[in-house]
Amino acid sequence: MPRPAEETRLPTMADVAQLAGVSHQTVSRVLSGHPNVREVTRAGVQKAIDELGYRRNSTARALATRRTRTLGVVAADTTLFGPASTVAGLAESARAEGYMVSTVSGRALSRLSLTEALKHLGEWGVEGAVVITPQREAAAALFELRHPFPVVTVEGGHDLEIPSVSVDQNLGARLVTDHLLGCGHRTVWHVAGPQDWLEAAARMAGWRAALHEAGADVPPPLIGDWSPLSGYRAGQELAGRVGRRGASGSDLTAVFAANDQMALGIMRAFREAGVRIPVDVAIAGFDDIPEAEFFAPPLTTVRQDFAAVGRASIRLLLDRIEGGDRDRTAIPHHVIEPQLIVRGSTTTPVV
Amino acid sequence: MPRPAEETRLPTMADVAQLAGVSHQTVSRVLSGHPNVREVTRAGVQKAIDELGYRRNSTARALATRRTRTLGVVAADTTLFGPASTVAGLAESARAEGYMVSTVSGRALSRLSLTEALKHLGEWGVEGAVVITPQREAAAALFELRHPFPVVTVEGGHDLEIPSVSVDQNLGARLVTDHLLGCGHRTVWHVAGPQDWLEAAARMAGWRAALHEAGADVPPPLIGDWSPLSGYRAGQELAGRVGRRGASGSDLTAVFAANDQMALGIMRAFREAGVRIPVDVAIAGFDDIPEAEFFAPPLTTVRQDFAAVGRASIRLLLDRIEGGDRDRTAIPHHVIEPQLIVRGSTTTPVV
DNA sequence: GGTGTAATTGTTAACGATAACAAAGTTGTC
DNA sequence: GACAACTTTGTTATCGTTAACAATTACACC
Repeated sequence: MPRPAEETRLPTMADVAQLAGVSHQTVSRVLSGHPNVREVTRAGVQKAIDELGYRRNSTARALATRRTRTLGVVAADTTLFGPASTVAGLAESARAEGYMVSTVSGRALSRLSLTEALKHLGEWGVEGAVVITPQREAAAALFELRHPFPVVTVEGGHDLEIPSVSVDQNLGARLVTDHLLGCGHRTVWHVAGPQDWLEAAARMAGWRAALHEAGADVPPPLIGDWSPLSGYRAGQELAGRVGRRGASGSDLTAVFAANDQMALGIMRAFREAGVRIPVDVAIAGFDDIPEAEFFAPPLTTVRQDFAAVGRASIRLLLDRIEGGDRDRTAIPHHVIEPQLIVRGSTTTPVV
Repeated sequence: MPRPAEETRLPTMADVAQLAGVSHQTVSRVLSGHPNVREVTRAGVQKAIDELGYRRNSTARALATRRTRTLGVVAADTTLFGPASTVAGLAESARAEGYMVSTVSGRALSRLSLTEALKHLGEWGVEGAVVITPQREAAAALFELRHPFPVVTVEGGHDLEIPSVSVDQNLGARLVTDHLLGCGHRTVWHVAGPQDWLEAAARMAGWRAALHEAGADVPPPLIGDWSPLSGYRAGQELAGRVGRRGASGSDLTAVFAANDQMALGIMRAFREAGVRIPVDVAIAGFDDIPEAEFFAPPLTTVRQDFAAVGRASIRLLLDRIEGGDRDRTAIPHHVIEPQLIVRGSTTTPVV
């Protein structure tokens, strides 16, 4: 019996007005909850609305109010857990505030594709956009680009004059490093992410700072590209050093990988090389992907509250859009604290 | 120097017309590539457009044409790899066709939330929607719901009268099961997904059929909920049967998990129980998440081409929206073939 | 009962584009 | 050179809503 797509034109406000015997403006007032409408009138209009199954046309509404109530989101690699979670948080918050969101995603965010994305959003009349710019270059490009709507950056750092929301990556790295040092390791090796990523740089900085503060040696960091494969390669290299005295005189007994996927790759390399985790080497990651708890062994990592990132971003953006006479001289930067999750990959199992 | 959000009103078509000394209609014609415009005129208009930095207002356009060029996507669990990949494919295809997409996602798709989501999309004036309805109930609800726009379902099965796109889950399960049987296993155990999911049911059916055709015993399937934890629990149960004769007389030497995450959980349980993979038991999963290649050992699994699913869905939807006088009596069902990926979890390593 | 104020409703004009039709201007043909 | 047919351009109406303002009605108070 269900027949979608009825061919008949949808009822308009004028239809409702006619049926209810009032002017269309009165219908509009009822719909927008205007206080000065008699209860009788309101009820009559409501009845007509229900009867016709009337729905406000948001396009006409947008044209008249000059408000599209649409926000844009620009992101890359949305199939990965981190970006996907952030985008989900963003979309949910926006919807709760009565906004529609349009997401533009692509492989990576070059200056060109960012320009392209913002142009696309502009053409669709978004009132503002959240741009996830984890790469330094993307953040810089965003700052230089002109756009006719306010923008908030996520993971774009707080040294630019753009409102931003980010997780304290530096702190996360310190938590991990301190945890490992606290377990008795003399130092901690690091497999970093690509250094043009702000998150990767911040994690490395946090790791380095924690080692310095503890007076520990700082082994040369290895650089990966976030993928399990790059972690695997780094792991093969590291495996060769296990049990031997390094040139710098430091043992390799603990590794901090800049994300969980690389940690997984490292674990595979170690496994193949006969290096036991955590007996020979302790390993920690970053992100707390859902699988991390079930790695072999379960992975110590850092959890980021992506939903909170989403909420904060939308809040900041709406402040810019809706907050009229607010003081705009201060550029807000919202920082969210991550949380250390300790699991078996860094703690000796009780046998 | 970059100052976003200029307060001056954006230029309108009338502004361009005035500057170029033509009527706004001529500007419209130039913009939409109408053939009957003199080259001189077109150039003049173009110059005025560039000079003012004019951009067509899509809201006004939508009101006049009654076409919003917006598509909706309804999905659940968009932080998981599968849904995230599908949504990404969807969005990319839609954008390539000049449509904007608005995604509505939530935890799970109950009948109520589906109604809610479609209502939301309807209010925003989408011209059509792709609904990912992996649960039987959701698919059925979608079929019964009334909506003023065409809808395509993804993973919603092809037995309803809704255009659909789905991966051949049954075939995927057969490929895995046949592969395991081909490796010499007398039978294959199955840890299934929740049976109200069509994909879970189809995978189980494929597994069962492959066993039947090979004349193998069909051990009682265990039911999980897709999570690594549920796989872990099932794995603990299965681990107890390894090496012993089951009641049905069949050995437990091979397990097919309905997704990679549960396979991961099973692997952890086996590891803890001292069951070696693949020496004692072979394990295979489904989905080919990016991490699967780096599990311990690398996981044999089935890869689904989510990008293809996205492309096919958008194509089907646009056929419904744009294809005017086409024959609408046939409900199209597009099926995409999955691909078996063999890795170390099912093949004895060459030592 | 007149008057001022507030509450309620209606009328008309935007919003910024496209659609439909009308009016010029060109070209070709005999 | 007249007429038809086709190009090219302009005018006006329209999409469905909200904004601004006008008009009416109700009520309180002197």
